[in-house]
Amino acid sequence: MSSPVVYRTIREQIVEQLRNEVLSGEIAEGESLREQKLAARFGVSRGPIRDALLQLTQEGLLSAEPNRGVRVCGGPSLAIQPLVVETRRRIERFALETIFDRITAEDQRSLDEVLARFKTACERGDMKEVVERDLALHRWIVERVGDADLTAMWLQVIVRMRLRYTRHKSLLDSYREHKRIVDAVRKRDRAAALAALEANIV
Amino acid sequence: MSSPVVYRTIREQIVEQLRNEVLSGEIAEGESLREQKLAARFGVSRGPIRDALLQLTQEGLLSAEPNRGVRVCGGPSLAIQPLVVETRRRIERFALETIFDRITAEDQRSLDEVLARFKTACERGDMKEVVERDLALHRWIVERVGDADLTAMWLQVIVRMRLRYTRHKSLLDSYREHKRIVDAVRKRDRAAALAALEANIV
DNA sequence: CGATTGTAAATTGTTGACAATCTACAATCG
DNA sequence: CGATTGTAGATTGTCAACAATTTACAATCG
Repeated sequence: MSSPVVYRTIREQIVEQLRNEVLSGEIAEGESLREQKLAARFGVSRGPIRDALLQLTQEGLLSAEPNRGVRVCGGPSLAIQPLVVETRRRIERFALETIFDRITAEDQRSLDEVLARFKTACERGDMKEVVERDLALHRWIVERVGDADLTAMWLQVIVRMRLRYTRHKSLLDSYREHKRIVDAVRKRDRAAALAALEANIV
Repeated sequence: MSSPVVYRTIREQIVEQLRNEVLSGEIAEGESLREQKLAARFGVSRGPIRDALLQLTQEGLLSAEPNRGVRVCGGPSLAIQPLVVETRRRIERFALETIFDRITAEDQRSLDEVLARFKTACERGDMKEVVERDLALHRWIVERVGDADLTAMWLQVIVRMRLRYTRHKSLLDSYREHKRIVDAVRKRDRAAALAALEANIV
C-alpha cells in the first residue's frame, strides 16, 4: 500500500495529472479542455488524451457533450451535500467495521505512514496536498475491505463532497482528528475509532 | 422524458447495446470482451469500441486491466448489499422529498406512462424489460431533481444492487408496489409516497 | 438593423496502421 | 521431466490522417 505508484499506460499518468489540476482548482471551473492542446502539452497523441478525459468525465470531474468537448464541472452540488456527507459516513463506517478485526501490524504501519504524510502536508499548508493526503487515509480504509464495488461507490461520493477545512482553527486540527482515528485503531478501540471517523466527516 | 432517444455518436449506441447485454446476462460474467471482435461485429473501428468499453468499465459493469482487455464483472458484491440498499433508499428518498412539491400535471403523466410500461413488462414476464422499466421509474424520480451529481451517485449505486424479484409471488406484485408510489404522489400524500418508495427498495 | 446564409478555422469522432505487450505453445536445457 | 527460452499470433495502446460537427465572423437579405 505504501509502494510507489507504477504507471502502466500514458492514460493513467494523464488522468492523475489532470485530476489533481482540477481538484486543486488549477484548472478553473467551467474551463474547456481541448484535446489537441492537451496532446501538444503532454507530447502524446489525442488517443490517450481522449481516454483520460472520458475517464475523468465518468468520475464526475468533467462534463462532456458530443462534438463540443469537455468542461470542468462546477464544483460539487451544494444542494446534496447533506446527503453526500451522510452517504460517505456510512460507507466509511461500514468499511472500518468490516476491516477492524483484521488490521495487521503492517496495516498499522501503513496507516501511520499515510498519517505522517498528511501531517507533513498540514504543516506545509499546501492545500492541494492536504486534500490529497486527507483523502488517502480514508481511501486506505475503504480499499482495505478489498471490495471493488465499495471502493467505486466511495469514489463517486468523494468527488461530490465539498471538504471544509474552514471549520478548523488550523490544518493541524484536521491532522489531530485523523490521528484520533489511527490511534483508536491501534488501541483496538472500535467504538472510539468509529466515533472519530464520523466526527471527521462533516 | 418520454421522447425518443436520439444518438449523437456511435459510442453511445454501443454503450447502450453492451450495457443491456451485460445486465441481461447475455454476455456471461467473467467473459472477455475483445475490441477487434466487437469492432467487426458492430462494423466500426476500434476507437468507439474502446470508448464504450472504457465507459462501461467506469460504470462498474466491466473490469479492465492494462494490455489485458476487459472482462464482465461478477455481479454486484454480495457483501455490501445492505449498504447498497440503504444508500439507494436514502438517495431516492432525498430525491422524492426534493421534488414532491413541484410535481406538475405533466410530471404525473410521465410517471403514469413509465408505470404503464412497467406493468406491460411485468405482464409479459420479460425479466430484462422488467428490470429496465423498474429502474426507469426510479431513475425518473432521481433525474427530476435536476442535479447531475445526484443522478451520477444514484447510477453508481444502482449498478451495484442485486434486485430481488423472488420476494414477490408474481411480478405484478412489484408493479403494485410501484403503483402505490405513483398513486401516493398523485394524491399528494408525501408520507405514503415515501413509505411506498422505501418499501419497494429491499 | 436584426435575421439569415455562407465560409473558414477549430475541434471532435472515427478510421486504419504501427508499436508494444500478452498469451500459448514448441524447443531446448539442466 | 520441470524450468526456461524463443517464436508466432492475438490483442491492446498509441499515432496520424480523414470525416463530421461546431464555432466565429463576414456578407447578404428583407
